[in-house]
Amino acid sequence: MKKATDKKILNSAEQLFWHHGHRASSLDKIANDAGQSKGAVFHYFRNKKDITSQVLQKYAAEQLFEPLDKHFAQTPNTKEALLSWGMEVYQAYAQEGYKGGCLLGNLALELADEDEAVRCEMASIFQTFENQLTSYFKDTDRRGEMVMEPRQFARLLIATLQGITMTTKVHKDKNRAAREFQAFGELIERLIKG
Amino acid sequence: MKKATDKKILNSAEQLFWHHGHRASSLDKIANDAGQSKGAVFHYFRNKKDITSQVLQKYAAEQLFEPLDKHFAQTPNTKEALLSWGMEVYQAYAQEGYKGGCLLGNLALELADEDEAVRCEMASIFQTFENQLTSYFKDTDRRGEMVMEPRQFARLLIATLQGITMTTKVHKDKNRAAREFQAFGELIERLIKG
DNA sequence: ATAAAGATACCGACTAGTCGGTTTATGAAC
DNA sequence: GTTCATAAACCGACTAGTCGGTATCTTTAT
Repeated sequence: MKKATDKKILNSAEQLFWHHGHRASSLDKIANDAGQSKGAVFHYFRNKKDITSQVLQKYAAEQLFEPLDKHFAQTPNTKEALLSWGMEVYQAYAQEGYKGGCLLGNLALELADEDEAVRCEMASIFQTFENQLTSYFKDTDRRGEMVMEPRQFARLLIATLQGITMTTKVHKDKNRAAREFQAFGELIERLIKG
Repeated sequence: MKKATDKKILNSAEQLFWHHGHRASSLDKIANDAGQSKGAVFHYFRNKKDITSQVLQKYAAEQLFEPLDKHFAQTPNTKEALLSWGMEVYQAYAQEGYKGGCLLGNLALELADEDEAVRCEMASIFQTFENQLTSYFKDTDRRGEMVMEPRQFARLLIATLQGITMTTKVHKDKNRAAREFQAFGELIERLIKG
């Protein structure tokens, strides 16, 4: 299978940003990892920011928006969809040995205070994800099954999942990780009725 | 007031790590910021890791353990203590313009996968904080006022607060920040009875 | 069909500057 | 005169980004 050079570079950048951070991932490393030269990198991208932006969009679509939609497409039950989504996140993370975590969260803490353009882009991704989640709660809310206001609950879920991803990354302990994600499940159980 | 050179270096390192991250804070910048030379830095510290470790311990004591203890010393009411603690975190963060966030959280995502020794140190700080929080819930639990198991609730609070700190740092929006911390308060209200 | 012309893809050496860390020099205290 | 505290010069490795050049496609003219 032949892969376009720019896609290869983007994939390498995504993996390196994800697992070693933005600053630690030099363009030399990205080029090398993609089996390309630095010249090729600058042929396809204006600069490192350009790569960062495209990686962010790619990650958001593939790792955040699509998986969430998938789980809500599989069942009309909100609670069930959230729990199976959380379970998938947990299992994927465990398989990686609790390394990497969430690329968006990592870049958020690393770059939000350093680059205003990237900050805006990340804010927009978080906002879109929150809207997506909130929209899934509308029907549930109409049936009177939401304990909290839909948008506030969506924010709480996003924040909590990011926080659990962080603490799990630090502890790298299987039993502990299971308990943390169990707490996430409990949160859902207690804040959605039925 | 005369300040010891090593304290000055440590303070500069803490501020730079906090607001620009570990990798972005070079030893030259730290020395410069402290009004000292690089020679002085290596006179008082073995290397950058040594500084990192000491900054971490200093931050944990001053910014995490002590403030929490303070709020629980002021009132015997668990819910009240948690809410006033959350309010202080929120106000301090707002005053900083939602910059920096939590030094421990920032370094956690930046270094947990890169340096095993630092990872262990951070894990231990998170663990101590969790134990501290859990211990405050013991009486509350004995009175049957806890909806969740104390330790699980402590983990949820830590994760959620870290997550809110992250999203707030990205959005840098006053109204949004107020709503996010309001959700944190709602979480406490709903998971502690009385 | 073929050759010239032009665009696209790619390479790797190079620049100016930064990194963590070392070494050497200096000045003061005792 | 020796020891501690600080400064400053320095090292090799690494950084983002530039640039001159080449190899390979695509288009056009004949």
